[in-house]
Order: sequence, then C-alpha cells, then structure tokens
Amino acid sequence: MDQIEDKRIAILDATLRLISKNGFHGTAMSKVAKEAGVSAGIIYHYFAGKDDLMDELYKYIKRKFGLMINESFDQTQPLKIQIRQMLGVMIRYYIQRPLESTFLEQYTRSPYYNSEIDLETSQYYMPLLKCFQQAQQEMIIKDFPEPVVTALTLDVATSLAQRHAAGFLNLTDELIEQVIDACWEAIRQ
Amino acid sequence: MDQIEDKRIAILDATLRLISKNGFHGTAMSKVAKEAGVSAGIIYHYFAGKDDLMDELYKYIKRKFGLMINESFDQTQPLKIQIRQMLGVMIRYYIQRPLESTFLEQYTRSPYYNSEIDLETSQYYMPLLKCFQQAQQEMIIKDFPEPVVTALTLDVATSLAQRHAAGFLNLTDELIEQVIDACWEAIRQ
DNA sequence: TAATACTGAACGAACATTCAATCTAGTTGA
DNA sequence: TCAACTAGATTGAATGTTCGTTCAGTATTA
Repeated sequence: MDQIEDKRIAILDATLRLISKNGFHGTAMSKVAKEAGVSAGIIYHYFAGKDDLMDELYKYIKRKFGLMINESFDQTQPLKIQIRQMLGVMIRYYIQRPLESTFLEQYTRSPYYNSEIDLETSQYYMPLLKCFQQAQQEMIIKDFPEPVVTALTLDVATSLAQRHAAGFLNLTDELIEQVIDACWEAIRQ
Repeated sequence: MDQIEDKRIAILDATLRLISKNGFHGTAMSKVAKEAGVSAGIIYHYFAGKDDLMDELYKYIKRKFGLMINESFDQTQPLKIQIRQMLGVMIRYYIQRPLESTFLEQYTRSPYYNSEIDLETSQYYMPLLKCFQQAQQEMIIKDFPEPVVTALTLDVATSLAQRHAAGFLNLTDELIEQVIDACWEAIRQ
C-alpha cells in the first residue's frame, strides 16, 4: 500500500528535478521515467498524461507548502506578529527549497495554470487569508483587494527567494527581517 | 531595407502572440510561420534557431520597454516624484500590453533566461537604477541591495498587472495611486 | 548578373502515448 | 500447506505524430 504511493511520489519528485533544470519543454516523459527509475509506461498508470502529471505535481507541492504554513501558525499572537511570522516562514521555505519554488513560479506563469487547479489546495491557505481579512477589519492594514495584499507581501517573498537561489542576492537573516519590515510598512494602515 | 526589418518584426510579433497563448512548448516554428504569413524556412534566415528567436524576442520587448521608460523620465523633478512616476508608468504599460508582460514573465522564469541576455538591453535601464542609487545616497530610501528594491517596486508592478490581465483584479487609476503609495512606504527611509 | 530574399517539401530526431506480454502478491479452495 | 487463480503492477518495444531544421530550387531586387 505504501509502495504504490512511493512510486507515485518518486515520479513526482523526478519530474520536479527535471523541470527545475530543463523547464517544461525540456522534460520528456521518457526522461522522467529514467530519472525516477521506472519504465515509461507506468507513468500512465498513475497519471492520465503529461498535463495531468504537471497539474498533480503542482497540487502536491502546494499541499505540502500549505500544511507547513498551517503548522507554523500561532493564533495566540497578535495579528501583526502573525503576519510577520508568516512572511518569514515563507521566505525561508522558498529559500530552502529552490526546486519547489522554481517550479511553482514556472507553472503559475505557464498555460498549464488555471484557477480551477487551486480550488483543491486553497483550503490550506484559508488561515493565511483569514489573517489578512481580520487585520483589515480591525483597520491594522490597508483595505486593499486580496491580490494587492498578496503582491505586496507573498509575491515579494517568492521574488526575493528566486533571486537568492539564482545567486543575485544573499538573503541573510538580518536582511530577511528588514524585508519583512518593508512589506509591513507597505500594507499597514 | 525597411521591408526586411518588417518581416523580422512580423515574425517576432507572431511569436509573441502564440507564446502568450500557448507557452513556449506549444509554439511550433511552423505555427509561427503561418501566423506571420511567411514560409517556415525564412525564419532561419533571420534567426539562428528557435532559441535565438526567443532570445531576440525578449531583447526586442525589453528594448521597446526601456526606450519608453527613458522617454517618460523627467529628471527635473525631485527623486521621490521621479520614482513614483516611473512606477505608475510601469504599471500602466504592463496593463496596456498583456501579451508583452505575459511573455516577459514566462521568459525570465524559463531555462531560456540567462543573465548575459540582459547585458545588451541593460543600458536602457541605467537611468532607472541611477535614480534608485541616488535616492539611496541621499538617504531618501533604504539602503537595500538592488534586487530587494526591485522586488519591492518593479516586481510588485508586474505581479499586479499580471493579475489585472488575468481578471483577478481591477486596477483603477485610484488603486494604482494607492499601490504606488504602498511601494513608496516600503522603500522610503 | 550577382546577391539576397523566399519557398515548401523533405528528413530525421524526439516525443507522448499505447499495448501485448510478463511479473508480483494476495486470495481461494482442496 | 500449496497449487491454481486473479487482479493489479510493471515492462519496454512499437506507433504515429509533431517538431526543428535543412536545402535545392525559385523569385526579387539593384
């Protein structure tokens, strides 16, 4: 029972490794099979096709990420602290997982991406959105539409982690704190 | 002489249209030829191959964008006004040109992208970087590394324009001004 | 008449996908 | 206990298609 899940995950992991190295168009199914140590045919036992494999990989990573964010949520803290903590967690997570973050960036900008895909995984991100909503109700942060808040905080985090992974920037703990300060200044009331 | 430039540009424009619809991997050379109204072979007269075509398209768009930014630069204004103006110009430009911005986003996240590509076009962005540098020297904005300043301002602009184009958000003139305010709060000293 | 622009059929490589055959592990029945 | 059976897992060669690229030949321009 565990073994069949293992093989599915081995295929997903192999896909992740190849895509962040070669992109979608450089990732052939035969190469995924080789990288995962399985035969080419078996991929179609676990996935409907290449598109489905990509979609499932996205969901798999998004789910892992969402669970991790939920874990590190401390709802006893004041909202300001919660938001700042969450930003720190995100930046550090992206830095520690360049393969994952590279893939997410590529996927969300590709024609594979559609908003329906996020429906299943969006539940994991509820606490995060609720956090922003409550902060808006309490007039702690500005009353921007949700995508604007995201752009000013979460997207900054992914953008910086990307540059860090590419070697354009060295994100030290001190600099991360300063970036969190800056994001907070952007959204605070 | 003009005619050969016209055909080159027709090919670039056709490539742009197809990529923002189908992505890199869904954009075949034969389809580019059809879309541009030329034969398949002639593309290889103007470009060394598919990779070169993509690189040249990136440079072409970056150059157009850079020239436009330079035009709208008013160096008689105080630095704060200059930076805010520039952000407004960027956001509006991206919104008005969804094909271009979608392509830039996709390309810079793809394995095609390498930092050497930007060398040729980076000259057009000098005034912009100089503007930030001077503001840092005059202690008007925080002394962040250049990629951090970019993430907190230009990347926010592209990220929002993307969401606007995708229909997740309606960027009114009023909201754009508020976003510029927020970006400014993030970087100001 | 020479150089350059252009065509489109042709080619080989790469690719996603299929499938008949084989293997594996779990279940049944005597 | 074990042979027979079965269903799912797995293989990898084969298939048909698509794609990037080439090139011999034709048109255009100066």
